[in-house]
Parts: sequence; C-alpha cells; structure tokens
Amino acid sequence: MMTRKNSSRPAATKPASASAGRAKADPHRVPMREFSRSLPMSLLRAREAVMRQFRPSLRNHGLTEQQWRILRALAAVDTIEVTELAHVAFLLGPSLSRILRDLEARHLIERKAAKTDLRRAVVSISARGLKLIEAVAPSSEAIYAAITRRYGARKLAELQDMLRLLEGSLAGMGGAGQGDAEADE
Amino acid sequence: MMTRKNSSRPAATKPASASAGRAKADPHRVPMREFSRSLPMSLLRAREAVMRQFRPSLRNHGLTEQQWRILRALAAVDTIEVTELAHVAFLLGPSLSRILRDLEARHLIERKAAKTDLRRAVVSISARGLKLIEAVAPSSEAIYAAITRRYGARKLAELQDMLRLLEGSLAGMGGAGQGDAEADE
DNA sequence: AAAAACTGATTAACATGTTAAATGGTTCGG
DNA sequence: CCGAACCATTTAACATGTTAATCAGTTTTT
Repeated sequence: MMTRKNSSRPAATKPASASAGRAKADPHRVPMREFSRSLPMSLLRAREAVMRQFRPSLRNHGLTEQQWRILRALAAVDTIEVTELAHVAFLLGPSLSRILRDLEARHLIERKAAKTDLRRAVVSISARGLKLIEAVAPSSEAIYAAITRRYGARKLAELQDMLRLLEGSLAGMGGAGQGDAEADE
Repeated sequence: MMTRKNSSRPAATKPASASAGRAKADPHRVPMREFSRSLPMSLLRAREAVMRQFRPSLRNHGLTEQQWRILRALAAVDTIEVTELAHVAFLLGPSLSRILRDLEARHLIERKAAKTDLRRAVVSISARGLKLIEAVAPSSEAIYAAITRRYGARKLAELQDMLRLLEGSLAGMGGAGQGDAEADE
C-alpha cells in the first residue's frame, strides 16, 4: 500500500539551501536578469500552484485540464463552432481537434456539420457530458472557494485585473519586433 | 470539511448582452463561475501573452522556451545536479531528462557523474552554450524591457509580488483535499 | 463555370507535460 | 555481508503545445 500520490512539481518553494559549502561562487557570468524572477517564470509557478489544486480532482473523474475547459465552455452555450471553441477554451486548433475526437468517442460531446458551411463543425455537450460536469463541479467550486479564502477575495480580484491589464498591454506588440533575423517573409 | 458553499454567488457577471434575437439563448445550465474569468485561465492567458513575445526570438536561435530556461539556469552556476536543476528551471524530471539528452547531443551542455554518488549527474554549460546565450540575451533583454515599459515597472513589480504571495498562499493546500473519491492507494 | 485564392478543420511531426514503471546506485537492518 | 528499502535518474506511455502541411469546402476572379 502507500502508492505515493503527490510527487508532482518541483515545488519551487525551496530557498537556496541545498549546497552548504557553496564553492560554486563564480558562475559563468552573463549579463541577464535573475532568471527565477522573470515574469514568465512567476506566471508559470503561480499557475502551477493553482492547477496543482485542481488536477487530482479532475483526474479522479478521468478528465485532463483541457478536456475540462472544453466541457465547461460547452456547458455555457447551446452549440458552438470549433473555431470559436478554440478561442474560448484557449486551445490551439490541433490540440482541440484531438481532444474533440476523444471526447466524441467517449460520448461526452456531439458534433455535426454546419448547414450553411460544410467546413464548419458545430459542437455541443451531450447529456452524459452534462452529468459529468455536474459530478465534478462541486469539488471544483470548493477548491476555488478555498483558494479565494486563502488568498483573499479582494486580492484575487485585483490580481485578475492586473493580469487582464498585462494582456492588454501586450496585445499590440507583434511578437517578433526584436527577434533577430526576421528571416524572409 | 468540504465547505458546502451555498451557491449564493451565481455567475451573474454576464449581463443580458444579447438576449434579443438569440435563438441560442438557453444553454445547458450548470452552476459554475464564468469560466473565462477563472484564475487558471487568467494566468494562462497572461503568460501566453508574455511568451508570445519571446518565442519568435528563441525560435530564430533554435531554442524552445524550456531549453532556454535550462541554459539560463546553467549560466548562473558553475555546475548543478539534475534534481536541483529541475527545481530551478521548474521542469519535471522526465522533461528535463529528454531535454538534457538533446542539449548534450548539441554540445550546449556537459554532463558527468558525481564522484561521491554515482546516481547523481552533474551538469554544466559548455563554451558553445555560453556563446549561444550571449547571442540570444540582447534581444531577450530588449523584449523584456519593452514589456516593462508598456506595463509599467512599478506595476510589474507589484504583480510579481502578488504572484509570489499567491504561490505562498497555496503552498500548504495539499492538492488533493477536495478531490472526491480518494480512490484506493 | 473552372481555376485561383481563401478558409475551417484536420493531420503530421516534433517537443514538452504528466504519471507510472524501470534502472542503477546507495544505505540500512540483521 | 546480504537483501530490503530507498534514492536519483531515465524510460515508457499517453495527452497537449506548437508550427507546418494537407484536405475539403467556399468565395473570388477571369
């Protein structure tokens, strides 16, 4: 017994405790910000800390994080086209395509071609999918509530505002402006 | 435990935006927060907005985000053991293992067994790896500077503080406390 | 209308995330 | 000293991220 269930992430909460003697004082000097404090790392760690709370529950219901995002998005609408679903669930086309194939095989969703444009596929959640959502929602909500309680509802709202603003700030920046050799085009 | 949480706070956050013509007005009603505003989604979108800025530059140098994280972490030390590197670069063992194999094959890093404990591997960056870092660093720094300028240095620092605090808040929560059926073990 | 251009969705190919199992080395109890 | 327990790392297997290519259906052009 005792199958060790929690060996998840590296748990970055560890100070530089490790090596005592610290003979490794003179690293390869390259002028850069201290890496662990970079914005991408901060966001990654924070998100991981949050998701770590949810994953076990989802897992117990046979769902991955992304599958759960899709089901939730579907539960909020009657039907939706694949492209719009990708947008809402924040997934790239290829990922979504694979996941929908899987969810359809599990009869958690239904899919049919749009009448006006046969290229488009229209997706909706099935009764079985709804039942699954209803089974997961309570613990999911409880976890979210616990997080909110721990961090503070006020602070949480503030954080979300700042994140939204960050998104907005970067919306314009094309994403290649500085990237060395623009290659051909 | 299982804080029952009466759903006194329905997702009333969605005004009657389009209840006019709306044929698809009556979705599958399930009581949950509005999904696109969930904390995990906010963090994911924000991080993606940031990474979108860096990826093209890295790509031009033949590096993925994770490979870059590893090289940067290595540049900051003389040598480091694999486990500690996983910690610092915030990667799981298996991912790190694969990436190190690849980076070693490209002669960007070097690896040898620890003298005292043959299980442990000690990794360091190679001259070639350092040269690559020096090639990438300028545009990377420029991008970071542009982000800071757009968002505001003050706000950025504040955001990082809040993210760190969030991490801290969740540090204790085991990550399975609410997860339905604990299954067998 | 037929070719060209375009668009939504999928497939392909490779890299990483994630959990479980295996491998090799180390330490400990008898 | 030996086997059991333990530990660091890797491998395995499957799901997703990411970019490029493909495929079918639609619109535009001539």
